[in-house]
This record gives sequence, structure tokens and C-alpha cells, in this order.
Amino acid sequence: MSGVIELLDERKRRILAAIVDSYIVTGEPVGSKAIASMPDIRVSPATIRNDMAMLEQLGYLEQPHTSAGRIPTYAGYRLYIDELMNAKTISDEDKKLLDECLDVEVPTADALIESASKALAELTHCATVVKNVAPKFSVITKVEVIPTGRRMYVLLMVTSSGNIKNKVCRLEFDLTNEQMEFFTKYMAENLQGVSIDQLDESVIEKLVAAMGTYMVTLAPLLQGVCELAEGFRDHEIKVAGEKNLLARQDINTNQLMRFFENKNEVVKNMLDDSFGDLQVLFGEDGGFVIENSSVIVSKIKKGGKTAGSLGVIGPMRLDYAKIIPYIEYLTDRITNLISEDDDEDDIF
Amino acid sequence: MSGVIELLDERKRRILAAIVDSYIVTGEPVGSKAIASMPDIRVSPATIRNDMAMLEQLGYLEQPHTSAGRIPTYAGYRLYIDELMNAKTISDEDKKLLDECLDVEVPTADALIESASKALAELTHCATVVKNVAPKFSVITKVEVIPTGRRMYVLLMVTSSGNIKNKVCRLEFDLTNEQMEFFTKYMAENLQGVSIDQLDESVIEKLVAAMGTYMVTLAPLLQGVCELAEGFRDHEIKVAGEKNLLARQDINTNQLMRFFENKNEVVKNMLDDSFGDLQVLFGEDGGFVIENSSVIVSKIKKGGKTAGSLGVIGPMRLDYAKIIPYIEYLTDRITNLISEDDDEDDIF
DNA sequence: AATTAGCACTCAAAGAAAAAGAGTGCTAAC
DNA sequence: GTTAGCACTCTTTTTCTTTGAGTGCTAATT
Repeated sequence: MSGVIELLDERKRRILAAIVDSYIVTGEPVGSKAIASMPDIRVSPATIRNDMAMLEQLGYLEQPHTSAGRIPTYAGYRLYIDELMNAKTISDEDKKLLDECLDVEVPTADALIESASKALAELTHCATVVKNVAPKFSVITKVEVIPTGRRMYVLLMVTSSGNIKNKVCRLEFDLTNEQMEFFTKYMAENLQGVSIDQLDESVIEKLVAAMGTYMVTLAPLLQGVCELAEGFRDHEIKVAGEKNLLARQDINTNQLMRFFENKNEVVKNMLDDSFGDLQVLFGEDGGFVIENSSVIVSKIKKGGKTAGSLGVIGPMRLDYAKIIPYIEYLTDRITNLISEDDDEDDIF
Repeated sequence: MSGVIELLDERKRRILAAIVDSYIVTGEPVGSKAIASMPDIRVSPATIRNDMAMLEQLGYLEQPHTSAGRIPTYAGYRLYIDELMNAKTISDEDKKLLDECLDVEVPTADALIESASKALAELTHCATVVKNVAPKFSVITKVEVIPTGRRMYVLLMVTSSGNIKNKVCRLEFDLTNEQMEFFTKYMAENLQGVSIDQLDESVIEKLVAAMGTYMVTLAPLLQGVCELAEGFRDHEIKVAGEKNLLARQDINTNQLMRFFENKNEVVKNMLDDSFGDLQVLFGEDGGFVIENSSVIVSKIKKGGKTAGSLGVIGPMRLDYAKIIPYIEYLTDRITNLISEDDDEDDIF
């Protein structure tokens, strides 16, 4: 083992780590002198220069121009995040802050996750993104129609995860009591227990076809039901703290906007099950599209399965050592909370 | 009349109008030569310079520096908007576009107004703001409670304007059928027909006090009802097209953000009934807070009373001559639509 | 009396040149 | 293997100059 020529010996690793650390804080290219002045590095600038040249050859560093210091490449960040940085511990205050956000008696798992998202955005001064757990686990528990005016009806859909959505429908005719009763019963019989994920056009079409004489009058309501289910699925991904990033001029506002607009598409890619529990994405990873920025996503589990996720979107120069533990702490807590509740209360 | 010395003769007014027109398009200070080359101005640059000096003395123009052209002051904009500009007519395409947005079969008046808001944001490349009509005119038509899980209940509130909101409540105990029936009946008796605007803490307190033995168990639900009504009031003001302004660098992102965050406070000030049907605000008007930008707001009426409003938030250099007719057209159409519907259908 | 040509003047913006400075790579000594 | 020393590179900053748009004033013109 010791016979092998180590291209990346301990000192080089320390130097790389120091460069990334410094660059994350200052945003300026880091020179050999600055590194040499650090307490735990006991070699001269010349030696560091040699190592830096080596690190550049290996693809971990680059020079904006000849007379500048070095900045990390994507590969450099990757190595730093995977192996070099030493995670900071969460301060007691911050821990308390995080706990407080979660201790709130929120009624649903999704609300819990969203409150965590907001807290995280606040704490990190970044944008955060959550993928809610509901669509994956919840089934329809109730579909109701409530008359609210002439030819106006409110469709109501309640899911097992305590989420609820409604939609106002304007019909061509008023419904008779009998029609309404039939609808409610028909829904209860055919949709109760059906997963939100499964309820699409094709299911609705079948239901409409099987409705017999009620078909003409009630079809618009069924269309509404379909749209409600879609609504549940669409609202799966939520962003918080966008404004924290809009102010920064190292991030392209247009790219950021496009990211938010297509968040459903993009974020889904980021949550591929093949990845580990926590991943950091940047550069070209998974069709990632915002220059100079990165995303840290962590999975929320329920009963061993991936349920949702929580992530931070920020500049490339992110304090990973601090923020990654935050996210891990939060997702762990959430995972525990929604699992506990599962046994005790069955509300999530 | 003709004996009076006219400080602001016709030519000076034309020159001021030309300067504002040009500045709105180019954003550059306007010089005497540029004005002189315009077709309907038939005097020499020297004459225009004299007039410009006069206009500056009167407070309508200012010079960024000695060797620059002139730009309008707030007073200059004001005069331009009130008296000088000649409103452009809406192109047939745009009229069609606007009509299409409104012809959509939206279920509620608020949805109608919001769709208009979005269309306007698109068309003007600005942000838009709407104050919905619902809270002012709608009364509660229905309050329901629906059990959705152990100790979990969904509160539902429907208003006469077809709006609906819900809220998940987590109670300490499960409700008996009898308790739920009482609640529904109690709500129907005491809240049906009550205006959203009136339903506040004090009303709820009275209701709780009069509830007798049900007080302890049902009080949390009543609290929820109160919060629902608040929700209706809070969602009164909506912004669209924020991103159109975020990209511009002549508008301070922070100020804009603060404006959006406090929109409820700020926008209310803008809609004081003492103003006319349409007003343009900028500078220090009504505690206005975004530098270099202005707001055009127009009232939406119903039955002769101010019901809501629609506005455009954009840079100071806004094409007022084009946008003001847009807004007038839209608010007129909306005013008509919600009034017609009032007679015919009673759904708004 | 109003308008205009002419001209000196001002000042921001753009460009050019010079100086400063941070950092490197290499060589030779330790 | 490490380090001091030094020439070299290239950006950044500063300073100075030039350019040009636009003005205000004065005197001539209509």
C-alpha cells in the first residue's frame, strides 16, 4: 500500500481543502501565500505552488488567468464534498431553531415538510425545494359535491394524508338531489382508496362510460375530479426563499427563473432512486441548468421507502460543511416524525 | 384670457410632451437638437433650449449634469400624464387578446379579475396587482366540518361569490356525531349571510360564549372558522408577473421585494376612495416606496360602488399612453361583466 | 419682440498609457 | 523533498487625454 505512488497525498488533500474552504468564503482565487499562512500548513509557498500545479494537472483546480490564484473545478468541489471537507456540527441555537420549526403542531406531513423548507431557506439564505410525500402515499378518502349557487358546485377531494383541495364547477344545468346522491355514492364506491398517483384521464373515462344514464350530466364533474387529482400531483414540488437567490449577481436570474418554472420536470430528475440519501448536484449533473449554483437534496423516508425530499438551491460557493448537516438533521427528524406518527396516529 | 401671460404656452407644452415621449422610449436625456428634428416642431434648437430652460425653472425638467439633455421630473411626468400625452388606441389584435382572456368561462369574479391581471402582465411586460372583489361583497353561505382521519377534521367555508377555502384542524378529541351536527347547525344559524368583512375575533368570541356545553370541544373549530375568514381577507391582493420587473436593473430588487411582501398594506393605501377611477402613482405618492417606478391603478365597480381594482407596476418610464387605455378597457369590461352577471345569474 | 446662428464652455464618457500588485513557474541552493 | 529568489505574466487601478454631446449666452436676423 505504501509502495504505491500517491498522486494525491495527505498534504495535497489538505491544500485542496484549504483552497476550497477559502474560495467558498471569499469568492476570490486563492494564492499560495494565503494557504501557507494557515496554521496547520507548515510548508513554504513554493512547495504549495508545486502541489497546486499538480492539483491543476489532476483537474481539481484551475486558474482564471496566469497571475491569479486557483479556484476549484467541478471535480475539485466534488472531491471536497465527498472526501475532504469536515462537516461542522450544528450549533445549539440552530438546532433549537430547527426543532422549533418542526415542533409546530402542523396538521399534515406536507405542512411539516414545508415549514422545514421555509426554516431552512431562512437559515441558509438560499432557496429551498421540497417534494411532498402526499401524492406517493395518499389515497382518496372522500369526494363530495356541494351546491353553492345557481349551477355552481364545489367539488371537494380529501386524501388520506389529510390534504384537501377544491374546485368550483359551473355546470350547464342544476343537478337534482338524486343526481347528487348518485354522484357521491358512485365516487365513494369507485374512488375511495384509489391512489392519487393512479387517478388519471383513463380511469375517469372508464368511470364515465360506466355511469349509464347519468353520463351526460355528471361527466363535467368527473372531469373536475380528474383535475383535482392532477392538482395534488402538480403541487408536489414547492420552492421557498426564491428571493434569497434573486438578489445575488453571481447567479443568472433568467436561468434561475427557468429553473423555477420547470421545477416539476427538473426536480424529478434530481430525485432518481439510484442516488444515495443525500446528494449534491452541480455542473452538468442530471441536466442541471443553473450556472454557478448547486443543489443539495436529501431524501425523506417513510417505512423504508423514499417518500419525499428536501433540498437547498444555492450558489456553487455554498458552505457545504455547514449546510449538509442541517439538511441531514432536518430530513432525519422529519423521517422520524412521520414514521412515529404512522404507528401512533395514522394521520400522515 | 389671451391677455394673461402664459407661462406654459402651447409650444412649451408640445416640447415637454416630446421630451417625455422620447425619454420613455430611450431612457436617455433628451437634447434640444433631437426635439428640433421632430416633424411637428418647427423652431430651431436655440429656441427649444430657451423653452427647456423655462420648463426647468418651472420644475418640469431637470438636467442630470450640465452637458446632458433634460429628463422629466415627477412634476413633468404628472403634467404629461394628466394633460399632455395623447392616449393611443388599442390595436385590434390587443383588444382581441384582452377579450379572449376575459371570455374564458371562469367560475368566479375573482378568477376573472386574476385572469385579466395575468393577461395584462403578459401584455405590458410589467407586474400587475389586483384587489379582488370578493371580500367586500361576499357573505358566508356554508360552513361544514368533514372528518378525515383520527382527530382530524377539515373545515370548509363557502362564500356567496363562489369562493371556497378549507383548513385542516387537528383536535384533541374525536367528535361525536351529535357534536358535529350541532356545529353544522350552529354555524348555519349564526354565520350564514354574515359578511366576510365582518367576521372577526369578537364575533367568534360571542359565538363561543353562547355555545353552552359544546364550548370546550368546539371552540377550536370556531377558531378555525375565524382563520378561514381571515384567509379570505388576506388573499384579497394578488400580484402577477413579478419576474418581468426582477430582470430590470433600473428597479431596485430589494425595494421591489419589500413592496411585494407588504403588498397588502401598501396597496390598500393606493386604493383610497378619495381618488378618481384611475390614478397613476409614483415618487412619494401615498407612501409609495419603489424608486424609478410607478403604479397605474384603476377601480373596478359593482353596483356603483368600488369593488376591487387592477393595476400595473412598472418602471417610471412606462408607456402610459398605451397602457392606460389597456387598463381602462379591462376594468370597464370587468365592471360590465360582473354587473351583468349580477342581474342574470347572481353568482358573482 | 421673438427667433436663430454662432461660439465658448462644461462635463461625462471613452480611450490610452502607465503604474501597481498579486501570483506564478523555474532554477538553484539547502 | 523543500525552499529562497527572481524574472515574468497578466489583471487591476490610476492617471491623463481626447472626444463629443449639449448647454447658455450674445449678437444678428426676421
